[in-house]
Amino acid sequence: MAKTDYEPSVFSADCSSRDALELIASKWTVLILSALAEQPMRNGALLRRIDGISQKMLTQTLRELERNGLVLREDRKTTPPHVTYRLSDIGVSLSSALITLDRWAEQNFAELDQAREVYDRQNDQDNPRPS
Amino acid sequence: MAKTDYEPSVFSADCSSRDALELIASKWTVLILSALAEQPMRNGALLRRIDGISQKMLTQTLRELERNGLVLREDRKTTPPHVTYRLSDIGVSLSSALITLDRWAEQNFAELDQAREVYDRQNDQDNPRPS
DNA sequence: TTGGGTAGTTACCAAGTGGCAAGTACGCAC
DNA sequence: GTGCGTACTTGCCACTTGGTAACTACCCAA
Repeated sequence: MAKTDYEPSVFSADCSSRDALELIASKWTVLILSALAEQPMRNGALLRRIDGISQKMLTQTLRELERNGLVLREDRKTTPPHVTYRLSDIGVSLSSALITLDRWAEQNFAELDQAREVYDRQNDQDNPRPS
Repeated sequence: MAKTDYEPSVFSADCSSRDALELIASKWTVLILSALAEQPMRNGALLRRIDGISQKMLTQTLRELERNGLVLREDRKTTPPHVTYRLSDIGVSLSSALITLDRWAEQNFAELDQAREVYDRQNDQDNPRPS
Protein backbone atom coordinates (compact mmCIF):
# COMPACT_ATOMS: atom_id res chain seq x y z
CA MET A 1 0.00 0.00 0.00
CA ALA A 2 2.61 2.54 1.07
CA LYS A 3 4.16 3.65 -2.15
CA THR A 4 6.47 6.15 -0.50
CA ASP A 5 8.91 3.42 0.47
CA TYR A 6 10.58 3.89 -2.89
CA GLU A 7 12.93 6.63 -3.82
CA PRO A 8 10.42 8.92 -5.44
CA SER A 9 11.18 9.01 -9.15
CA VAL A 10 9.06 9.22 -12.23
CA PHE A 11 11.32 6.57 -13.73
CA SER A 12 9.97 4.04 -11.25
CA ALA A 13 6.66 2.54 -12.30
CA ASP A 14 5.71 1.91 -8.68
CA CYS A 15 6.11 5.48 -7.51
CA SER A 16 2.87 7.38 -7.64
CA SER A 17 4.75 10.35 -9.00
CA ARG A 18 4.37 8.41 -12.24
CA ASP A 19 0.60 8.72 -11.84
CA ALA A 20 0.98 12.42 -11.19
CA LEU A 21 3.08 12.76 -14.32
CA GLU A 22 0.47 10.91 -16.33
CA LEU A 23 -2.19 13.29 -15.05
CA ILE A 24 -0.34 16.50 -15.86
CA ALA A 25 1.30 15.36 -19.09
CA SER A 26 -1.93 15.22 -21.03
CA LYS A 27 -3.11 17.57 -23.73
CA TRP A 28 -6.37 18.69 -22.14
CA THR A 29 -4.80 19.07 -18.71
CA VAL A 30 -2.11 21.36 -20.07
CA LEU A 31 -4.64 23.48 -21.94
CA ILE A 32 -7.14 23.74 -19.10
CA LEU A 33 -4.57 24.62 -16.47
CA SER A 34 -2.98 27.16 -18.81
CA ALA A 35 -6.34 28.76 -19.49
CA LEU A 36 -7.17 28.95 -15.79
CA ALA A 37 -3.77 30.47 -15.15
CA GLU A 38 -4.89 33.45 -17.22
CA GLN A 39 -7.92 33.91 -15.00
CA PRO A 40 -10.64 31.93 -13.23
CA MET A 41 -13.28 30.85 -15.70
CA ARG A 42 -16.71 29.33 -15.96
CA ASN A 43 -17.54 26.20 -17.91
CA GLY A 44 -18.72 28.14 -20.95
CA ALA A 45 -15.68 30.41 -20.99
CA LEU A 46 -13.32 27.42 -20.95
CA LEU A 47 -15.30 25.87 -23.77
CA ARG A 48 -14.78 29.03 -25.81
CA ARG A 49 -11.14 29.56 -24.84
CA ILE A 50 -9.99 26.02 -25.59
CA ASP A 51 -10.85 25.51 -29.21
CA GLY A 52 -11.89 21.97 -30.05
CA ILE A 53 -12.55 20.63 -26.56
CA SER A 54 -15.88 18.90 -26.09
CA GLN A 55 -18.16 19.45 -23.12
CA LYS A 56 -17.55 15.87 -22.12
CA MET A 57 -13.76 16.10 -22.06
CA LEU A 58 -13.89 19.46 -20.32
CA THR A 59 -16.05 18.16 -17.48
CA GLN A 60 -14.13 14.93 -17.25
CA THR A 61 -10.75 16.62 -17.09
CA LEU A 62 -11.94 19.31 -14.68
CA ARG A 63 -13.25 16.63 -12.32
CA GLU A 64 -9.94 14.82 -12.38
CA LEU A 65 -8.05 18.05 -11.73
CA GLU A 66 -10.44 18.92 -8.92
CA ARG A 67 -10.04 15.46 -7.48
CA ASN A 68 -6.28 15.89 -7.38
CA GLY A 69 -6.56 19.31 -5.78
CA LEU A 70 -5.20 21.29 -8.71
CA VAL A 71 -8.43 23.13 -9.48
CA LEU A 72 -11.06 24.57 -7.17
CA ARG A 73 -14.71 24.44 -8.13
CA GLU A 74 -16.98 27.18 -6.82
CA ASP A 75 -20.67 26.55 -7.27
CA ARG A 76 -22.97 29.47 -6.43
CA LYS A 77 -25.90 27.08 -6.52
CA THR A 78 -28.00 29.63 -8.33
CA THR A 79 -30.45 29.17 -11.15
CA PRO A 80 -29.32 29.17 -13.84
CA PRO A 81 -26.15 27.46 -12.57
CA HIS A 82 -23.06 29.57 -12.03
CA VAL A 83 -19.87 27.56 -11.49
CA THR A 84 -16.39 29.07 -11.49
CA TYR A 85 -13.13 27.16 -11.74
CA ARG A 86 -9.83 28.52 -10.46
CA LEU A 87 -6.35 27.17 -9.81
CA SER A 88 -5.44 26.07 -6.30
CA ASP A 89 -2.07 27.07 -4.88
CA ILE A 90 -0.55 23.84 -6.04
CA GLY A 91 -2.23 24.30 -9.40
CA VAL A 92 -0.58 27.69 -9.72
CA SER A 93 2.79 26.16 -8.89
CA LEU A 94 2.32 23.75 -11.77
CA SER A 95 0.93 26.18 -14.29
CA SER A 96 4.16 28.03 -14.99
CA ALA A 97 5.85 24.79 -16.05
CA LEU A 98 2.90 24.00 -18.27
CA ILE A 99 2.84 27.44 -19.86
CA THR A 100 6.50 26.93 -20.69
CA LEU A 101 5.39 23.88 -22.67
CA ASP A 102 2.72 25.91 -24.47
CA ARG A 103 5.25 28.52 -25.45
CA TRP A 104 7.74 25.92 -26.59
CA ALA A 105 5.09 24.35 -28.81
CA GLU A 106 4.07 27.71 -30.24
CA GLN A 107 7.68 28.69 -30.96
CA ASN A 108 8.93 25.40 -32.34
CA PHE A 109 6.04 23.72 -34.11
CA ALA A 110 7.25 24.96 -37.50
CA GLU A 111 10.57 23.24 -37.04
CA LEU A 112 8.82 20.02 -36.03
CA ASP A 113 6.57 20.25 -39.08
CA GLN A 114 9.62 20.64 -41.27
CA ALA A 115 11.48 17.72 -39.69
CA ARG A 116 8.41 15.55 -40.13
CA GLU A 117 8.20 16.45 -43.79
CA VAL A 118 11.85 15.55 -44.37
CA TYR A 119 11.52 12.30 -42.47
CA ASP A 120 8.38 11.25 -44.33
CA ARG A 121 9.90 12.10 -47.70
CA GLN A 122 12.96 9.97 -46.96
CA ASN A 123 10.78 7.18 -45.69
CA ASP A 124 8.71 7.21 -48.86
CA GLN A 125 11.91 6.95 -50.88
CA ASP A 126 13.16 4.03 -48.83
CA ASN A 127 9.88 2.18 -49.17
CA PRO A 128 8.50 3.24 -52.53
CA ARG A 129 4.96 2.04 -53.02
CA PRO A 130 5.13 -0.50 -55.87
CA SER A 131 2.84 0.60 -58.68
CA MET B 1 -3.24 24.02 -46.21
CA ALA B 2 -1.19 26.87 -44.79
CA LYS B 3 -1.83 26.62 -41.09
CA THR B 4 0.45 29.53 -40.25
CA ASP B 5 -2.21 32.02 -41.31
CA TYR B 6 -3.54 31.85 -37.77
CA GLU B 7 -2.05 33.51 -34.77
CA PRO B 8 -0.04 30.57 -33.52
CA SER B 9 -1.60 29.45 -30.26
CA VAL B 10 -2.09 26.11 -28.62
CA PHE B 11 -5.59 27.27 -27.80
CA SER B 12 -6.47 27.17 -31.48
CA ALA B 13 -7.37 23.70 -32.71
CA ASP B 14 -6.23 24.57 -36.24
CA CYS B 15 -2.71 25.63 -35.29
CA SER B 16 -0.25 22.80 -35.62
CA SER B 17 1.33 23.93 -32.36
CA ARG B 18 -1.57 21.95 -30.92
CA ASP B 19 -0.16 18.84 -32.61
CA ALA B 20 3.24 19.65 -31.19
CA LEU B 21 1.75 20.00 -27.72
CA GLU B 22 0.00 16.68 -28.10
CA LEU B 23 3.30 15.06 -29.02
CA ILE B 24 5.30 16.43 -26.12
CA ALA B 25 2.58 16.29 -23.47
CA SER B 26 2.53 12.51 -23.30
CA LYS B 27 3.81 10.30 -20.54
CA TRP B 28 6.27 8.23 -22.55
CA THR B 29 7.59 11.25 -24.44
CA VAL B 30 8.35 13.07 -21.21
CA LEU B 31 10.11 10.05 -19.75
CA ILE B 32 12.14 9.20 -22.85
CA LEU B 33 13.31 12.75 -23.45
CA SER B 34 14.17 13.14 -19.77
CA ALA B 35 16.17 9.93 -19.83
CA LEU B 36 18.05 10.96 -22.95
CA ALA B 37 18.75 14.33 -21.37
CA GLU B 38 20.82 12.48 -18.77
CA GLN B 39 22.90 10.89 -21.51
CA PRO B 40 22.59 9.25 -24.91
CA MET B 41 21.33 5.71 -24.53
CA ARG B 42 20.78 2.51 -26.42
CA ASN B 43 17.47 0.72 -26.72
CA GLY B 44 18.24 -1.68 -23.88
CA ALA B 45 19.42 1.09 -21.56
CA LEU B 46 16.22 3.05 -22.08
CA LEU B 47 14.21 -0.09 -21.41
CA ARG B 48 16.02 -0.47 -18.10
CA ARG B 49 15.94 3.21 -17.15
CA ILE B 50 12.24 3.71 -17.80
CA ASP B 51 10.56 1.20 -15.56
CA GLY B 52 7.38 -0.24 -17.02
CA ILE B 53 7.79 0.78 -20.64
CA SER B 54 7.35 -2.01 -23.18
CA GLN B 55 9.61 -2.58 -26.16
CA LYS B 56 6.71 -1.70 -28.39
CA MET B 57 5.95 1.67 -26.80
CA LEU B 58 9.64 2.51 -26.62
CA THR B 59 10.20 1.90 -30.32
CA GLN B 60 6.96 3.58 -31.28
CA THR B 61 7.63 6.71 -29.25
CA LEU B 62 11.27 6.88 -30.32
CA ARG B 63 10.21 6.73 -33.98
CA GLU B 64 7.76 9.55 -33.47
CA LEU B 65 10.35 11.65 -31.68
CA GLU B 66 12.86 10.94 -34.41
CA ARG B 67 10.30 11.82 -37.04
CA ASN B 68 9.74 15.19 -35.42
CA GLY B 69 13.45 15.85 -35.15
CA LEU B 70 13.67 15.74 -31.35
CA VAL B 71 15.80 12.61 -31.17
CA LEU B 72 18.68 11.43 -33.34
CA ARG B 73 19.13 7.74 -34.10
CA GLU B 74 22.63 6.46 -34.72
CA ASP B 75 22.86 2.97 -36.11
CA ARG B 76 26.35 1.45 -36.28
CA LYS B 77 24.96 -1.29 -38.49
CA THR B 78 27.02 -3.90 -36.67
CA THR B 79 26.14 -7.39 -35.59
CA PRO B 80 24.76 -7.64 -33.03
CA PRO B 81 22.94 -4.33 -33.65
CA HIS B 82 24.19 -1.23 -31.87
CA VAL B 83 21.85 1.75 -32.00
CA THR B 84 22.26 4.88 -29.91
CA TYR B 85 19.64 7.55 -29.33
CA ARG B 86 20.50 11.12 -28.39
CA LEU B 87 18.68 14.44 -28.16
CA SER B 88 18.91 16.87 -31.05
CA ASP B 89 19.47 20.55 -30.33
CA ILE B 90 15.76 21.20 -30.37
CA GLY B 91 15.26 18.14 -28.20
CA VAL B 92 17.66 19.59 -25.67
CA SER B 93 15.79 22.88 -25.70
CA LEU B 94 12.63 21.00 -24.79
CA SER B 95 14.11 18.68 -22.23
CA SER B 96 14.62 21.25 -19.52
CA ALA B 97 10.92 22.13 -19.55
CA LEU B 98 10.08 18.44 -19.37
CA ILE B 99 12.47 17.77 -16.52
CA THR B 100 10.74 20.58 -14.63
CA LEU B 101 7.58 18.52 -15.00
CA ASP B 102 9.34 15.41 -13.68
CA ARG B 103 10.56 17.28 -10.64
CA TRP B 104 7.18 18.81 -10.01
CA ALA B 105 5.59 15.36 -10.08
CA GLU B 106 8.23 13.93 -7.75
CA GLN B 107 7.88 16.80 -5.29
CA ASN B 108 4.11 17.10 -5.26
CA PHE B 109 2.66 13.67 -5.83
CA ALA B 110 2.09 13.15 -2.11
CA GLU B 111 -0.11 16.21 -1.95
CA LEU B 112 -2.06 15.01 -4.97
CA ASP B 113 -2.50 11.60 -3.38
CA GLN B 114 -3.82 13.24 -0.25
CA ALA B 115 -6.23 15.50 -2.13
CA ARG B 116 -7.51 12.49 -4.04
CA GLU B 117 -8.14 10.61 -0.83
CA VAL B 118 -10.10 13.49 0.65
CA TYR B 119 -12.11 13.95 -2.52
CA ASP B 120 -12.96 10.29 -2.83
CA ARG B 121 -13.96 10.03 0.82
CA GLN B 122 -16.33 12.98 0.46
CA ASN B 123 -17.69 11.54 -2.73
CA ASP B 124 -18.38 8.22 -1.06
CA GLN B 125 -20.27 10.03 1.68
CA ASP B 126 -22.34 11.98 -0.80
CA ASN B 127 -23.23 8.88 -2.78
CA PRO B 128 -23.30 6.09 -0.22
CA ARG B 129 -23.56 2.72 -1.87
CA PRO B 130 -26.97 1.34 -0.86
CA SER B 131 -26.56 -2.03 0.87
C1' DT C 1 23.83 -27.18 -35.40
C1' DT C 2 22.41 -24.77 -31.71
C1' DG C 3 22.11 -20.86 -28.88
C1' DG C 4 23.25 -15.91 -27.52
C1' DG C 5 22.93 -11.02 -28.07
C1' DT C 6 20.57 -6.66 -29.88
C1' DA C 7 17.01 -4.24 -31.85
C1' DG C 8 13.49 -4.59 -33.50
C1' DT C 9 8.39 -6.15 -35.92
C1' DT C 10 3.88 -8.25 -35.98
C1' DA C 11 -0.58 -10.11 -34.50
C1' DC C 12 -3.97 -10.16 -31.25
C1' DC C 13 -6.75 -8.26 -27.76
C1' DA C 14 -8.50 -5.42 -23.82
C1' DA C 15 -9.08 -0.99 -22.09
C1' DG C 16 -9.20 3.88 -22.59
C1' DT C 17 -10.08 8.23 -25.24
C1' DG C 18 -13.00 11.24 -27.16
C1' DG C 19 -16.74 13.01 -30.38
C1' DC C 20 -21.72 13.74 -31.07
C1' DA C 21 -26.24 14.19 -29.81
C1' DA C 22 -29.88 13.87 -26.73
C1' DG C 23 -31.45 14.11 -22.04
C1' DT C 24 -31.55 16.31 -17.03
C1' DA C 25 -32.43 19.97 -13.67
C1' DC C 26 -34.60 24.16 -12.21
C1' DG C 27 -36.08 28.66 -11.31
C1' DC C 28 -37.27 32.77 -13.91
C1' DA C 29 -39.34 35.75 -17.54
C1' DC C 30 -43.04 35.95 -20.64
C1' DG D 1 -47.01 26.42 -19.09
C1' DT D 2 -43.44 27.17 -22.45
C1' DG D 3 -39.02 28.13 -23.39
C1' DC D 4 -34.35 29.98 -21.90
C1' DG D 5 -29.82 29.59 -19.90
C1' DT D 6 -26.14 26.99 -17.61
C1' DA D 7 -23.83 23.13 -16.41
C1' DC D 8 -23.76 19.04 -16.70
C1' DT D 9 -24.78 13.52 -17.70
C1' DT D 10 -25.56 9.57 -20.55
C1' DG D 11 -25.41 6.38 -24.37
C1' DC D 12 -23.43 5.03 -28.49
C1' DC D 13 -19.68 4.24 -31.36
C1' DA D 14 -15.11 4.68 -33.70
C1' DC D 15 -10.46 5.20 -33.05
C1' DT D 16 -6.23 4.93 -30.28
C1' DT D 17 -3.27 3.22 -26.70
C1' DG D 18 -0.72 -0.10 -24.87
C1' DG D 19 0.39 -4.88 -23.14
C1' DT D 20 1.95 -9.76 -24.18
C1' DA D 21 4.05 -12.96 -26.75
C1' DA D 22 6.02 -14.76 -30.68
C1' DC D 23 8.74 -14.01 -34.60
C1' DT D 24 12.78 -11.80 -37.65
C1' DA D 25 17.63 -10.84 -38.83
C1' DC D 26 22.40 -11.47 -38.49
C1' DC D 27 26.97 -12.93 -37.15
C1' DC D 28 29.64 -15.33 -33.83
C1' DA D 29 31.07 -18.93 -30.50
C1' DA D 30 30.93 -23.58 -28.70
